[in-house]
Amino acid sequence: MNISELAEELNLSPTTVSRALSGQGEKYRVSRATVQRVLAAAEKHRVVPDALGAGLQRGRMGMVGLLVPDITNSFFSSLARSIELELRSDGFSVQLCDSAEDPEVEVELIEQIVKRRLDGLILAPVGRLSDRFVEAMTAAPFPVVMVDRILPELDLPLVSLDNAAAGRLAVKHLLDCGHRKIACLRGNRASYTDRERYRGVEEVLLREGLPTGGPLVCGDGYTRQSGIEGARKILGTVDLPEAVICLNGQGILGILEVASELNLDIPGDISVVAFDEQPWSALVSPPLTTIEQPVQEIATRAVELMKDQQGRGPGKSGHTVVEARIRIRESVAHR
Amino acid sequence: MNISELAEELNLSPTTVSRALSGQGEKYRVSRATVQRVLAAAEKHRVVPDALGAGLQRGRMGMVGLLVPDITNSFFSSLARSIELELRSDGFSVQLCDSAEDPEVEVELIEQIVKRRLDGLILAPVGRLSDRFVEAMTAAPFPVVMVDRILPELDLPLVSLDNAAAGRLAVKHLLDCGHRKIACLRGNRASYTDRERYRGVEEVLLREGLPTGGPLVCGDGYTRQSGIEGARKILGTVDLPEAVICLNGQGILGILEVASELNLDIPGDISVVAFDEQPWSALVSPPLTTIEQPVQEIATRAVELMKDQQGRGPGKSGHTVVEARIRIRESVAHR
DNA sequence: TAGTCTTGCACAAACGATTGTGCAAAGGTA
DNA sequence: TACCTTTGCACAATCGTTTGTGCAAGACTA
Repeated sequence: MNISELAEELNLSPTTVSRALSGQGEKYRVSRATVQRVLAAAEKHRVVPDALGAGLQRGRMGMVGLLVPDITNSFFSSLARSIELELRSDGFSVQLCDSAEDPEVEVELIEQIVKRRLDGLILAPVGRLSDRFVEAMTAAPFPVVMVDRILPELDLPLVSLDNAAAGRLAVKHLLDCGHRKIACLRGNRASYTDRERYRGVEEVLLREGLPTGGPLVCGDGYTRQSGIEGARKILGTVDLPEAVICLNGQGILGILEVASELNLDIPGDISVVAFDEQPWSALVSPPLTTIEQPVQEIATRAVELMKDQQGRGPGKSGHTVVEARIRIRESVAHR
Repeated sequence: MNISELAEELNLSPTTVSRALSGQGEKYRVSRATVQRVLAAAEKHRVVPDALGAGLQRGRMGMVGLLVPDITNSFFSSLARSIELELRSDGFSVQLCDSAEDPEVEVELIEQIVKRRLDGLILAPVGRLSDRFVEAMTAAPFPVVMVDRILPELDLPLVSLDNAAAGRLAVKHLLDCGHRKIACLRGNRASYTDRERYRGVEEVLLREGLPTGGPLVCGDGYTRQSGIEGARKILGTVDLPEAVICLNGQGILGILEVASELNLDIPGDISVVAFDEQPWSALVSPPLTTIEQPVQEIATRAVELMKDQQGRGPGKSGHTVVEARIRIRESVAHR
């Protein structure tokens, strides 16, 4: 039963029913009595205004897209949860899309979202820029905000970690603990995020006159498999590095798996600092020293940026940078 | 730019443009030439039919809701990923809702979804039945399928694990390994899922004349915190059980945390079998013996059931039962 | 030439709401 | 009684599509 049928039953116009139901009764001088009557009948017949009709009229559906590269990654699932919660409290619902780290899929999804005329998009890109991507993005008739794997070339509002600082944070801890020969397991090198983190790491290393590059740097990709392959190279050499920094959350799965395969002791044989705090970070043996992102804060800021831009197309600028912190546990030895 | 404006520019009617754009040109005898002209212009001006208008007209938005109690739980995030993928390939998009294990929130979300006139709902309920829940559910003008935490009272199409069998599977492995005094860390006891798993466990225990109940059974809830509390009771006693079965994925976080707190060795001091395979299950020390659900299969079946019911309201029956398997690793000692 | 097909498109009515405005009836004032 | 306000609601347009049907003009046939 829709609003018009209900109106008929009550001998009212759809107009009046709509106003009663949407709480605009006061504003449009619908009598208290009538409002009550409508409310009661609506309750009885389980009538709720159809969001499609309303959305069409209002030009907005109250829904924003959330596009992540891997909802299975606990960073993104935490982010999704926080974002969904924030948005819901603002009356939005969220459409979830998972690009599975595939740039092709990602573009298709964006085009889909554009078609659906959502009210916005919170986008954690795979990290690789294509023409079609840029095109789809600039065609978006709604605000877009990027998080995490930002694409700085795009000049969209975004919230991201100070990745270089986070990289420095990781190395510094290792240096403080007396490590000199430090390896790095990278994520997708095409992504700005990975480049920045690595830049931070390298910067400190270079400044200290420590070795870097070459066999000390492995990995390329955000999957567990790429983590394993990278880890094999780093951990499989004869002269093991003293420590390894894992620049992304999936990679650490590879490191732990390979270390166990090779019977390497952490931190006895090699120390580890891993990006991204995960539910199990403290539970493995040894408990991992991690670089933790303020997920909640990222979510909050992203949603704020989104709301700031409501009504407009994809906006300009509005960078928000958040800081990582280190959780020191036991995966780093003192030398 | 919308379809009508495009039509005007081309000196055509919106009708014709719509038909060209939706590939119905053939059916309605729009000339090939015109179709091409429309397609080209649409491409040029980046015109895509508004999904809201179309959805309103067609009476369906091509979107199904996915309501889970905790997207942060890796079982649900895996499930979400698989479901989103399946649905997308069928032309649906998914609206994500996270009830945070809160029955109140859950009902509100369902009511939301009903309002939005989605084309379906895949629901992993919190597990507690309320009147308002039943009411909201039966009011749904679209097919609903339940997964995981099913509510058998509701007689909706559903796909779930053979939970009792899974419970038996866990105990039997423990028995095979020589354990007799077996504890159980339960999830939310109000949920059918937990009751069934426990029923399976108890059934075998009783049949073997082994002790059960009392202090051997702890825990109530699906949060990490409830896991910790339950684990404290089980692991904190003077006469430790020989083994513990953890009936849900969050609980194991509690067990590992408390075991480490108490300096208990697994499986030296106590053996562990845990429900739900997680990305890190093999990476903790010791690698966990787990009961694994066929996530992919659950997703596929759920989507199939959903599609079978398309166009109707919430359907009846259509139970699908899938089987768990055990992944034997090293968290169970042989006595 | 007249009649019948075919081709190619347009008309108009939905779909289900929202919103500015108009218009009676009731109430108040002089 | 005559006029002005207020109160309470309805009219009608609008949002952007889709879809059954109607209707001309051209092509054929006889």
